Amino acid sequence: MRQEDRLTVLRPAYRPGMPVLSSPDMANKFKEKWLAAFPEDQATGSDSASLDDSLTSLHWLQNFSILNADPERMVGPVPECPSSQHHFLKRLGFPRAGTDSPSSPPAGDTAAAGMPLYPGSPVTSGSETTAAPPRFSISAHPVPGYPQIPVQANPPVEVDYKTNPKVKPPYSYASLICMAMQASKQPKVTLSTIYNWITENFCYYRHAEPSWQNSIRHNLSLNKCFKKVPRQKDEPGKGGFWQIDPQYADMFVNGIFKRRRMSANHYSSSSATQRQNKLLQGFHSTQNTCPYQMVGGKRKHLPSKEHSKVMRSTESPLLAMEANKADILKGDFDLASVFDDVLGGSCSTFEDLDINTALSSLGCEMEVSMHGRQHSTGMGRWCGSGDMNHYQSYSYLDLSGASMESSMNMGELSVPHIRQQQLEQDQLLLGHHHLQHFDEPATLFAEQPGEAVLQPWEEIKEEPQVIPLSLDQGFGLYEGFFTDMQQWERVESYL
DNA sequence: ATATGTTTAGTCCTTT
DNA sequence: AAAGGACTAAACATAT
Repeated sequence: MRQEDRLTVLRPAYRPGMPVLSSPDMANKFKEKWLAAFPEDQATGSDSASLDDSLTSLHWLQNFSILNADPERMVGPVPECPSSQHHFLKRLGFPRAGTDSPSSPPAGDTAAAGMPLYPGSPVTSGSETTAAPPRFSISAHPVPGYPQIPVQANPPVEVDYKTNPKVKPPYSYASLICMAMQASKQPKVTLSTIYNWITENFCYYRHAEPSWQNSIRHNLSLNKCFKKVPRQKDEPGKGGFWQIDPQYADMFVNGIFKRRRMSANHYSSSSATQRQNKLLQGFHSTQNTCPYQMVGGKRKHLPSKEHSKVMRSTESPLLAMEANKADILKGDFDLASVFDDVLGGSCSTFEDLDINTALSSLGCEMEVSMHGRQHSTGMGRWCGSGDMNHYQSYSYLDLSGASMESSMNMGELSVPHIRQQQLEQDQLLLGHHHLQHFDEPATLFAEQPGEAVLQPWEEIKEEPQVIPLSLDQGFGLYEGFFTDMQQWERVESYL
C-alpha cells in the first residue's frame, strides 16, 4: 500500500449515527461540535496522541491473521501487535481479546457431523498454492493489553472441504457458482468449468450424487444474477457461457451470494438490540445452510422438527457459546449498527465479513485498489465502534481527501467507493492479511464480455489459483445508501 | 448418448 | 402469516 493510500485516522469517539464525512475539515468541524455535545468523548480523543504512525499503516494487518487463532494464545498480549494496533482494533470494534471477534459467526449450524464451529473463518491448507477451500477454524485473535476473559474451551473443529467428502460446504449453489467464476479469472465460464472447479475444490461434490449438478444448472437458469452468454455459431463446444450479470453484481459480497437485498428502511431502526439480534440471525441464516444429513451417501434434508432440534436446541454447547456471544454483543458494542448508521446499510454484517474470509480461504485475495479513475471521488469516513464497556471510539478515515460534494453527487463513480471503503473496513475488522493493491481491475464483472483477452471460445482449462479481485469492478451499485438519507440529516446539527 | 438448458413442483427455512 | 430464498427432483427440449 502506498503512503498516500494509507488511512488517515483522526479520532474522536464514535457514536451510533455518526455520519460519513468526506473531508478532514468537515471531520474536524464535526468533531468539535460532537465533543461539545458529548464532552465525555474527549477522553477518548485525548489518548489519540498515543497512536503512532503504525495506526495509519495497514501493514501490521498482515500479521493479524485468522490463522493466528489459537485458543492457547488467547490469554495475554501478542507482541507482534503494537499497542496502537490494539487500540485501533478496539476502535474498530473488537470487544476484547481472546473472545470471538466480529468475524466469528455464531455456531449453531453443526448439524452435519464435522461442520465447523465457525464456518465463517475458513483457512487454507498451508501448502496450498491454488484456490484452496476450505477448512475452518475458530476465528479469534487476541488484542494485546485488553482484558482477557476466558472463553468456553471448545476446541476448534477444522473442516477441510477440499479433502473432506462428508461435509457439505456451507455455501449456496449461487455462491459456489460465483466462486467458480471468480476462480476462472474469465468474464464468462462454461458449465463444465463450474462443475470442475466445484469438484476440484469441494470434495463433497466429488462424491455426491450428480444431482447437485442439476441444482447448479437450475440455479444458473433461475437466478437472475447469472446471465447466459450464448456461444457464437462458429464457436465449438457445448452449451453457452455464464457470467454474473453486472446488474446484479452487488448481490455478491466478495463472491458470495447475498440472500436478498435489504430494503433501505431495514436499516432505519435505531435499536441496537434489534440490530444485534438481526446480526446474530443473519449469522445463522447464512451459515446454517446445511440442514443435511448423509444418509447412505446421499444428502437428506432433515425433517424440520429434527432439524430444528439439532439446530436450535439451546442446550447445545455451541448455542450456549452463542448466547455468550450475544451477551458480549449487548451493551454498546454494536458494530453492525456502526456500519448501518455510517453507510446506510448495505452489507455490513458479519455475514459479509465471513464472506471475506471465506474467499481468502479460497486463495481469492481481495484487492483494495486505491487509485485510478474510480478513486477520484473517494471520501473519508467515520468509523469505529464502542465496546462492551460503553467505551466508544471513532475514527475518520480520509481515503482520498475528496470533497463531500463529489461523493454526494450520487454519480456512478461515487457508489463503488462506498462499497470499497466498506470492504476495506471489513478487511480491517477481519484482520485480513492480504490487503493488497493492484492497478489492474479484474474481469469478473466485466460489463462487456468482449473484454476478455482470450477469444471467447478459448476455454480456459480450470486451474485453481489465486484470484485477484477488484472491489471497484466487482461490487457496483450501492443501492441502500442513497435511499436512506435521513442519517445525513443528523449531520447538520453538528456542522 | 450425453451434456446443456429451461421449467415446474414441492419442501423447508428465514425474513418481513 | 405471507413472502422470499435455497434446495431437490423431475420432465422436457435442444445441441453436440
